[in-house]
Amino acid sequence: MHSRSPARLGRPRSTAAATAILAATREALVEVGWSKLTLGDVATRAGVAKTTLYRRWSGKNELVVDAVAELFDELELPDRGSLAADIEGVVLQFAAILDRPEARSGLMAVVAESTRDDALRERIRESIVERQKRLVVQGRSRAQKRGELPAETDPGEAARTADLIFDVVAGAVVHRTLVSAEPVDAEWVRSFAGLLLYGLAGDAPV
Amino acid sequence: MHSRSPARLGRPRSTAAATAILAATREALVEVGWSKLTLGDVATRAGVAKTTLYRRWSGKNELVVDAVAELFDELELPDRGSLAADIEGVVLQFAAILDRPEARSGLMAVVAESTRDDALRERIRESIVERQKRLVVQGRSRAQKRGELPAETDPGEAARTADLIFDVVAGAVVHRTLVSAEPVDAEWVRSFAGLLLYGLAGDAPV
Amino acid sequence: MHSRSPARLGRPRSTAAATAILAATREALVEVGWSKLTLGDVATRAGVAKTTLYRRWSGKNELVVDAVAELFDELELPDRGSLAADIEGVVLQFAAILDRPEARSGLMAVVAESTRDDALRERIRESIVERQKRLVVQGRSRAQKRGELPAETDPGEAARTADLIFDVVAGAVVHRTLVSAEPVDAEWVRSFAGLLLYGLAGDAPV
Amino acid sequence: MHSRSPARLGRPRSTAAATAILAATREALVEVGWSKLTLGDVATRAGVAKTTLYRRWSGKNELVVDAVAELFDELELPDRGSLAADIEGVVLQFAAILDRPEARSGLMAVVAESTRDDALRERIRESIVERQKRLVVQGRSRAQKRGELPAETDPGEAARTADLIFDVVAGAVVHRTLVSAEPVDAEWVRSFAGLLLYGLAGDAPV
DNA sequence: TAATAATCGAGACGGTACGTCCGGTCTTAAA
DNA sequence: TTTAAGACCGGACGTACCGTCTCGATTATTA
Repeated sequence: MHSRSPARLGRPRSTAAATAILAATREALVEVGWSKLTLGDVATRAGVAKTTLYRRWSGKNELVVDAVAELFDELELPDRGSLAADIEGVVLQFAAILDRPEARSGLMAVVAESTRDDALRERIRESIVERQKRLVVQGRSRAQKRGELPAETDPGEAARTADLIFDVVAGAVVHRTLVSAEPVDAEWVRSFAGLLLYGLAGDAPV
Repeated sequence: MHSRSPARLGRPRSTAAATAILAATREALVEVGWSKLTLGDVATRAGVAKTTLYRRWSGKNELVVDAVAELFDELELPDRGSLAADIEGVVLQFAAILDRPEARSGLMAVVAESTRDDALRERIRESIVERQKRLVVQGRSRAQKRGELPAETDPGEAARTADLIFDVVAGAVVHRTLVSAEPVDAEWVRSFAGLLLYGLAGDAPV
Repeated sequence: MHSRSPARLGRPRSTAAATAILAATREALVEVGWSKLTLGDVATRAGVAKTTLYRRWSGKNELVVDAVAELFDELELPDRGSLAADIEGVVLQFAAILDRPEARSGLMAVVAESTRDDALRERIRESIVERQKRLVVQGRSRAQKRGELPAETDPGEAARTADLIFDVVAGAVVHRTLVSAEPVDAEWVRSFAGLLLYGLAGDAPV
Repeated sequence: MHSRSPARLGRPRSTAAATAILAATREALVEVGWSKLTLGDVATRAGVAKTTLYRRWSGKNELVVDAVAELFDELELPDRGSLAADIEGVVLQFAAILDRPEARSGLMAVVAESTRDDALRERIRESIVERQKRLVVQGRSRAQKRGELPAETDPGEAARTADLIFDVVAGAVVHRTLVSAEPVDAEWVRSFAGLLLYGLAGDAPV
């Protein structure tokens, strides 16, 4: 019982091509931005024919999602000793990625496109959103072990809260960076972590 | 002898044209979305020549910003008796606007474009961001009068906090709607308001 | 009652463009031949956008027919005093045109294409064939006035004979030039005129 | 132990492949014509890989010449008793071949191509022109035996005359069929044979 | 009331990119 | 070494929009 393909015919696809294309895509995003990025130019930069590119990706959006998704796989959550410090750490990492022009330019564009393209939205969710939601789960369980947060009782409620936190954190950082166009610096991060932990009405510790 | 408007010569611009163009733009956003919207099509829908359109807007982005900005002027902050209720009210209004396809499709697209176009970013900030930030200020002062929030001492600090709150609220709603692609319903809004008021570590009242 | 168009709207088509395009087509036929002629290259040579070219011609074949047809309008039938001399004269003129690379390369190609395209065949017939058949009619009437040929009685028969002569003359010259690839020189022309006048079995005068 | 063909190594070429490819070429000529004929399609029709095709023919033109040349080998010159009848017979046969779409479409196209490709012209001459010129020689010698034509004295002159007749006959039929696009029927053939034998000025027998 | 001047709809213009198709070559595994 | 399969690079296709321009026709103000 072979699970894999039964001795595929013909010349196999070049793995180098895919790598070169994604790298060329990011390079082009940096230099010309999303709206002026053309697949012909990407192919040229990658030293590849347009045909080769279209054989693997159906269009600009799909290509950019894959090119950008790789950037977010760098995110990690090293244990910094407290929930506040962990939040600050991951927010700064996230902001650093959003500071790179290949991410700024591409990310919002594909999100915009996804509002009219269900397959694209699903691709974004799989490639980017769900993959990074792990950080929330990991941070919470670590805080629970430290006794900073109470243990979950209802697993459904736990999932909903994780989603909420993810939307708040990611949304705030994206909005600050791209819409308000203000820097996510240490000071802002500290304020944000305080708000997230203790709320508007809460008593933030000195 | 008029001091203002140096008595322009020639046939004056048709005011009906501008109105028709903006309406046609929103109509096209609904039907075909941002990326397939063409200025030629908008002109045709508005019953106007392309020349007329270009005489008033320099391109697609500027046109869409103006067409979308009008949507957000509907937002209001009726007094619902408590800070929590006020937050829930405005978030639901905001979510309702983001549910309209002309806003979904256009808003993120121009934000994406603005990452490489300072003039466009400034236009977005003026037309949309700053104009809605009034809601935060208004809500906070109302909560202070009610005694739900302490009075501000440092005005700089007050402004920074208002910006933070705006990014958190707007970012979370946008992210939930467009990226996570989940509904902003009454339940989510209640959870979000709770988080915003009392934080992760805080004790939300029953 | 105006017979012409009722005040046409919009910018009128540039007459210079059509001229430049046809000239560029002939230039390209000379340099690269029919099969390597591309409409993009023709447009570039003519200093014209591809759109402009496609607005006037539906494709390569139609364009080449028009470009080549103009060459044949040079043909004339000066009175050389006898039927034999008139035939020799026009055959030499025809051969001279077929010697030009823009004609060689293009003419047979569009004829080949016309075997599968009725509209194209009709266009060739109108633009080239029928327009040159006048030479046969003119030459015959002149020979009749000279008494070299008997007057026609049946007009239908006259037309059929004119067609026959045209096919024989044009066909022989084209075949000699393009298929046999031999020169149509004075000697061959004299032999051909002799054959045409007196036949295989006839007694050509010394 | 073969003396010739230095014992080629490896798998021998499939003889069936060449036959299938030529047949597939004619089939494709019938269905899509010369200009839309693609070598990939021919290979598929022949159940053969493109590599196999390119190993035997250098391109489309060479392939089509070979595929079309076979059609003309059917031509014969049965003795019909008189020169006029022999001419009429062979002209009708030739016209029948030119009526087949695989010949119409392909023949003129390769002739057109040959105006810029000497090797191709030579290939056409060898494969088609010279091979059919035998019919002229055969017909003339038969007519001389019958006493319809005088015997040749100068062999050079004889060859030149044979070439002339071939160009006139083939040219007229091709022009009538493909350019004038009129049928080569019995009536036309009789008129043509009359013209060829007795000329314009000659006295055709009743 | 006439001249002036900027607007209007219409549509052609030079460009750029699209996504597809085909030509001809190369790289596999199998025969 | 040939075969079928199919990926590869390159280049042209015909189309769609871009943003500009040139028309004749309107519609105001100013003289």
